[in-house]
Amino acid sequence: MVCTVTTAKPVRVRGPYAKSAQRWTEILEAATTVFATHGYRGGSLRDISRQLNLSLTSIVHHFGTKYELLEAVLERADKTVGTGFAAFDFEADCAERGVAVATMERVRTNLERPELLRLLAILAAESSAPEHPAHGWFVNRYRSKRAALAEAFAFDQAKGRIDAVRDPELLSGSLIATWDGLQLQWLIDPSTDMERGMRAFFEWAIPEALPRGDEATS
Amino acid sequence: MVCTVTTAKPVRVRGPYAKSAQRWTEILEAATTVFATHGYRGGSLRDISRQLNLSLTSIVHHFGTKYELLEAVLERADKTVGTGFAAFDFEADCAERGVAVATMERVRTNLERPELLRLLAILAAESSAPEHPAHGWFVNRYRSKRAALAEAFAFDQAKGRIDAVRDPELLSGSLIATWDGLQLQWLIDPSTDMERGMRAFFEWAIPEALPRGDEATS
DNA sequence: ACCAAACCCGTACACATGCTACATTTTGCG
DNA sequence: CGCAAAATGTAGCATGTGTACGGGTTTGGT
Repeated sequence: MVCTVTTAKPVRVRGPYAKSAQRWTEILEAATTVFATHGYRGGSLRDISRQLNLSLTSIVHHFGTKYELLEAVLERADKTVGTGFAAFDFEADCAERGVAVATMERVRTNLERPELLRLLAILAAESSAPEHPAHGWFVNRYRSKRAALAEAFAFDQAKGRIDAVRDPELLSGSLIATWDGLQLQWLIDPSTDMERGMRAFFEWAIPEALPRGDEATS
Repeated sequence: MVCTVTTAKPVRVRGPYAKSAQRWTEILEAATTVFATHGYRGGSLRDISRQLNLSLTSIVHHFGTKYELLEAVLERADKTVGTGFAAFDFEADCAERGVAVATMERVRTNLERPELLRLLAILAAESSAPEHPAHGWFVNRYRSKRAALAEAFAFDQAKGRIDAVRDPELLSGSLIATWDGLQLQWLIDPSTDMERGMRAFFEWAIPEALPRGDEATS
């Protein structure tokens, strides 16, 4: 009897195994591609398990339910890809080099991860219906990311990188909007020139923010 | 014997009944809201039939298959709502009053049809995966709408409404992008101010296009 | 080495799906 | 009116779904 008085059960709770972490990310990766190609409702746990030569029950053992899997996938995608569709975590970058150049770089690197972008795009749209399981998640995400970007713009203003006249809130919402919109066009038709579109946004909205104006666009 | 020689069967093909047209649109309407809340793969024919106190088989009688239903729904939504998410049919309006004011008006009126917008948003994202049944449909849609908008911008230039220096193609893609993006934010969180965002786009990208500059935005 | 927990699997259940016969009623032209 | 086509309905099929349960195997702390 270890616990002498309390009624708490002497549950010897053990942590996960060593290789569990790897399985965890394996499942997350597979789930990401499945949800990204079939959507949340369209993608099945069995699809994911088949893609891993794994049992269905294993993946529900790690993540108790389908929705919890989705949440984990979203969290991970949001962190690793941090881009349009409400995902910004590059505040350090913004502070150092300014929102404009940080954004342009992020746009460029994200061109190599279409699956994650597609996932966020599909789920953002799917979850816009209030009954969708992930509705609250995306509401919070967009709110916080918009606020974070606005703060970054304000910081740019404080550093004198962009004109103090501009409205950081308006800039934030507009930047996210064109980012998301261009990304959608690019996902549908990869011949879309995302970089050009994003550069145009900055040239139009914050011409003083870009390092050198190759303003041969318009 | 009406047909004397040909081997054609004397099939007395009759047209649809009188009330069939109404049923047709009833089904389309229900299907629209169902697909708009659950997506294409998530929405079921039975959901639609239940919502109409109708039999499942009736709706497959009118539209042979689920995908054909979707196509009809998309076509109808595209025509009636004509807006972001690649739907422009207001070329007359554009020619008469210019792209900017026509767009702003369309943005305003579309605020009252969230279901159709949500439908187009969800399906545009869903269909970005090449295997999606509606992929081709959306590729064509975006292509043609972007071209149409670019033409409208070029017409505005010819009429002297906007500066000839601007690139109609770039403007077209960017306008659609911010339109789609803002609409997504608005669908997720209705407190988003779409009108302000759209006005900002024109003030930044084509300041000479708006009738009077209430440029108190930034 | 022991043993309980973590892991993994097979099976099964209750339900939902798109679609297909087949039967029945309703409609509208001849 | 009559009759065939349209419209609607009932039942069912084959498949797929998320989740629950029980029984194995592996792991790692004691």
